[in-house]
Order: sequence, then C-alpha cells, then structure tokens
Amino acid sequence: MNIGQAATQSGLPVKTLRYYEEIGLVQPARMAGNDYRDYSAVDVEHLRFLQRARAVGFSLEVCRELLDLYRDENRRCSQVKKLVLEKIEQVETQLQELHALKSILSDMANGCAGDESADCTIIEALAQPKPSFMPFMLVESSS
Amino acid sequence: MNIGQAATQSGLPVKTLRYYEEIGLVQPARMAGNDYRDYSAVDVEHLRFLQRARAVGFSLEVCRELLDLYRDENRRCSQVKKLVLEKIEQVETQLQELHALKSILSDMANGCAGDESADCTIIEALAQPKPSFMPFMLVESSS
DNA sequence: CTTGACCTTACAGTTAAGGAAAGGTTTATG
DNA sequence: CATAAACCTTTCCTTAACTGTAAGGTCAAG
Repeated sequence: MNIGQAATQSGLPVKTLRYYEEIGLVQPARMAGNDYRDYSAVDVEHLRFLQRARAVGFSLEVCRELLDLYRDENRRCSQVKKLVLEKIEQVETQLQELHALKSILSDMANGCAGDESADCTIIEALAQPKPSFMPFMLVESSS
Repeated sequence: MNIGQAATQSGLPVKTLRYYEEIGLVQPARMAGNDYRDYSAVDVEHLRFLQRARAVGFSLEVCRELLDLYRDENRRCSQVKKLVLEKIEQVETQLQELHALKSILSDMANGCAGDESADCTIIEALAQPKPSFMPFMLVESSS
C-alpha cells in the first residue's frame, strides 16, 4: 500500500507518515524500482494506534512507549496504566492553570468598561505602576 | 541600564530581552564604545508590561498589540477588552478540550486492572480492532 | 504524448525562547 | 599592574510536531 492510502486508512496526513518514519516510529518497506513507501497492514495498524494515542493527548515520546508496549507480548498492564495516570495528572495540572488564568482574565474583563475612552483598567493592571493595584496579578509572578 | 539589570527589574531572563529586541518589541539604545544594550526606564516599563501580559497567557503576537495599545494615547478601551475577551474564549475552548481528554483518560484508567498481566483494556482501546469497542473513542476522531 | 495525480527528497517556517561556543569589556582583587 | 570573575556581544543549534514549498520522478488515463 502506498503512502496516500496508508494516510487515508490511518486518518493521518501524508506528511505525518513521512515524519513518523523519519523519527523511527513506523518504518515501511520500499517498493523495488520506484522507491515508493510500501505500508503493510501491520504498519497501518500501528499508525492508527498512534493516531488514537495522539488524539487523547499523549506526546509523541509517550506514544512511542505505548506503541512499544502494544508490540510487546510481555508487557505488563501496569506499565500502560502508569502512563495513563501520569497523563491524567498532567491534564489536571493544566486544568488548574487554565482555571487560574481564566479567573484572572475574567476579573480583568469584568473590571473594564470596554468603552471608547482611552482609560482602561486592563491596561492599568498590566502596567501595574505600583504592586498595590489589582491583587490577583501578584499570584502569578512565579516565572 | 545594561541588560542584566533590565532583566532583573523586569523579571525576564536576559535571553528573552535579546529575543524581544530581535523581534522588535523593545529595542534599547546602545552604549557608545562597547555596544552594550542600554535600557531606559521606559524600556523596562514596557518589558514589565510584556512580562505580565505573557504571565496571563497572551501570545507574543497579542502582547505586541497590547503593548502598542499601551503606548497609544488614542487607544480605545474597547480594543483592549476585545483582546481579553478573545483570550477568555480560547481558554474556555482549551478547558473544554482538556475536560474531554480527562474524562476519556479516566474512563481508560478506571477500566484497566493495572496488574502484571499482558492483557490491557487501555491498549485494546487504543488499538481498537473494531469501532464497536469503547464508544468514547469515536467522539474525538476529528483530526 | 501529455495531463494530472501520485510519489520522492530537501529545506524553511512555526512558538517562544534555552543552550552553547567563542570572544570582547569591566570590575574587583592580589 | 596583572588577572580572574562577572559581565556583555554575536551566531548557530535545539526544542515539538508537524506544515508548506520547491523541484523533480513515476504512473495511469485518454
């Protein structure tokens, strides 16, 4: 099967298949003569696995581990679950950060008239001439 | 003021200040003779503005717009608020996506024994030999 | 025979910097 | 005065996970 069909069947763009080959994730055979990539059914199965693992947010590095486990008859289920639990923790951390951001942004928006004047409490909050103004900004000055 | 002090006072790394100069955000004068960057008080003010705008999640592109508005005496408050409201929408979209991911990952983790056997419902869900298995995967096949 | 749809490689660009190399300047100290 | 530490400079490479573009080879249809 050539790359176009493999892309269609895996739900991934052609460019992505070339990229995955380049980084050693799924390396198809080559057709004699024209050097076209020749994807086997197993290759496509692996590509689909990757597509789904990416769709649930795993990094390519972790996808590689998952694919290795998928191919490994001697895997232990606990290894797989560990990766999922780690990912859940990451997602929870991101959710907390985004909630914090949203609350800051909402406070900013709510405190702002949004009219045609040049005075703007949002700009003032970001300029923050003295740290006494808009206390919610003080929480996020960690970086 | 040289770059190290400007970095300390703005809360940004030295490398970031050089980068911001390179992309035209804050371009300090140069000292005669040694060509060191020479940041004015206004430059540092702008750097601090950028630091805070980045800290609340605005992209550099939007930070540039915000900084332009900050410098613009004729800005309209509504322009600023528009950017904040757009950012809030982005954050909400991301929150929804992350909630969806978390629920998928949690379902996966909850359905998995996590023991020492090779059988793993997570791997099966990602492999998904037939689309009849684990219906929550069907929602996310948009990319 | 040519047109269009495939396929190939290689290189550049994206975001927002971080790191390293190789070297010039200034300041503190012996 | 010499020198070493602590600054500063530029340039290039790296990150994640691709996407876009250029320039060209191959294949099937009409």
